[in-house]
Formats: sequence, C-alpha cells, structure tokens
Amino acid sequence: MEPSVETGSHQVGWIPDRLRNQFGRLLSLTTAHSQRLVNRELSALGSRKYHFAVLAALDEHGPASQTALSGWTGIYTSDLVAAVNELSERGFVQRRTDPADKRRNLISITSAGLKHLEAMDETLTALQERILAPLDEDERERLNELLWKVHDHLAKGDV
Amino acid sequence: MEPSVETGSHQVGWIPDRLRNQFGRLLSLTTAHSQRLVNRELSALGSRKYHFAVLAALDEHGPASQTALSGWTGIYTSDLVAAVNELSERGFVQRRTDPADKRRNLISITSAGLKHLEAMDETLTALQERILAPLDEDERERLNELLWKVHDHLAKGDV
DNA sequence: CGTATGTCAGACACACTGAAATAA
DNA sequence: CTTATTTCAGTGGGTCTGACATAC
Repeated sequence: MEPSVETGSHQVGWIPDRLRNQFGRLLSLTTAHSQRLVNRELSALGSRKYHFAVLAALDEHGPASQTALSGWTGIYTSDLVAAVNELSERGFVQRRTDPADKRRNLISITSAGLKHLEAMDETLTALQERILAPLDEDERERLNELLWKVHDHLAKGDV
Repeated sequence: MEPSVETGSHQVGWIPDRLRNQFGRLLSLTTAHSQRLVNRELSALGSRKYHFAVLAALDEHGPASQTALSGWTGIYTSDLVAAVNELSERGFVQRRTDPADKRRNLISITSAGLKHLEAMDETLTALQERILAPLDEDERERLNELLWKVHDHLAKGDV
C-alpha cells in the first residue's frame, strides 16, 4: 500500500499537520539536513565543527585561554578540553602555560593549523553556496536578517 | 552556602568572523536555542519531541505500524521502539499485533494519549508565539517560505 | 517488520584540583 | 606579612537527547 521507501535519508510523503505547522520543526529539520552535510565535509578532513570554531577563533584573535575560546565559540570549557587535545595531537594548535598566570593555558594556532583552517573554510564556503543555491542574493540576505532577529531575541533570554 | 550558579546560555561579546558569517552556524544556533526551550516545556510535561511526533501522527492518521510512523515522523525505527515503549507505559498508546499481518504491530492512541497530545500542542503553540515574537505576520510568512525553500532543496538530496 | 544494542556528536551539570587574588 | 578564604581556570567523568548503523 505504501509507496516504496528509499534507503539513505528517509523521504516523507505525508506529514502530520501538527508537525508540519510547527515552526521549530522546520527549523530543526533544515538544520539537521545542513549539519549532516557540514559534518560529512568536515569529517572528510578528519575534523568536526568544534575544531573549525576553535581554529577560526584563534586565527582571528590570536593566542587565547580556553575560557576565552569557550566564550567566543559557545563551546563549554569541559568540551573544549577534548577539542584542544585533539587539535594539539594533530599539531594544529599549541598549548602552553601562560607565564603571567600559571593557572591559565595559552592556546595558539600553528601554521599547519592555519592551513587546515583554510581548507575547512573553503570547503564550508563551497558547501554553503550549494545549500543556499535555490535562493537569490536578496532572499539570502532576507533569510539571514530574519534568522538573526529570532536568534538575538532568543539569545537575550527574554523568552 | 553556595550562591546559586547561573545556568543558561553563555553570553558572547566578540564572535570570530568566520563563524558569524557561516549560515549553517546561524541556523544551528537558532535551532539550538529554540529546541532548548521546546525541551524545557515538554519535559515539564514529562515528554520529549519524539513523543509529540508519534502522538500527532497517530492522532491524525489513526492506528499505524511502526514503520509507517517512522516514515511520517522521521524517527528511525530503532529509536521508535523506545518512544513507543515509553508512551505505552504511560498508557498513551496501545500496541497490539496486526491481525492481518502478525509480524506487524498496530499502534493506536488512547484517550489519555489524546489528552496528553492536546496539552503538548497548546504548550508548543504558545511557545512558538513567544519565539517568533519579534517578527510580524509578514516576516513570519517570509521566513517560513525561505526556510521551506532551503529545506525542500536539501530534502531532494541534490546537494 | 520489529527489537535490541551500540556508536558518535553535541549540550550541559558537577565535582575536583591547583593557582591567584583578597580579606583578616 | 602571612594565613585563611574565596574565586577562577582547567580537567574529568557523567547524563541525556538525537541521528544513525547493524545484527538478530
């Protein structure tokens, strides 16, 4: 009775109304889709989002403590430990104790890390282009603007 | 003795450019925020999104197999097992063998389940209103339209 | 077809250890 | 000035949800 189901990501025919009309669901479905693609691209480079975020922050700001990195990237410090470990194992960052404050670590990006960052950035930029393909420039701007509005509202914690 | 620890999202001042300009990041941040709120509301009702999705599908479609539910909700069948177990433990659904095909389960919603669904629905609708508060009607429509465009493009698997 | 198991990422709360700043 | 207390950075281990694979 049901039309055949494909393998891979599932396809949906009918969707319950209450689900279709839920804005949050549209948001999370779209996010899930695009994050799946992002992860696929990044994992081809042996990385994941945390790595990109940390390297980007280090590149743009310069050496920083883990607490600072946490603040800028939104990654919890406890999760940051693992990310920095992984990055330093691969020689993408260096961790040394801040001489000025011995309880603090100073993380800095290496040239290998910079190269890796650029590779990830290019990949992600190209991917983003493919994801947004159906939208023209105006629409992209509009979408960004509207999303930021909602985001900022949520970030303020009013709701 | 402990001053209460502020829980919640961290505040960001500066954000690295490469992160700020990543559309995928904006998407996932916004989603994360709103999902956090959704989870908070639902968990106050002792539920989570899977429960809502399953009950909504059952309510709108009538008794169905787990495979069908999986297709409509996007929940993997392996995860659906747990969700249906939880729901049936609370008396919100009933699981019985399909007399027409003995290897298939027919899941149906109970009246208690229906009541629970309505409660969740009301909660979520109210929450959605709060989340979208900064947007007027036009903007909401526009945002939905643009998101659907991207979503459908992704769902087609072209990218 | 359904169920059990398991992996992995991400978000998050907590407890703990040193080191630093500060009050007594 | 030097203890005693508090604050703060980093680490570790753990929980939970969600997406997803696979074997029975």
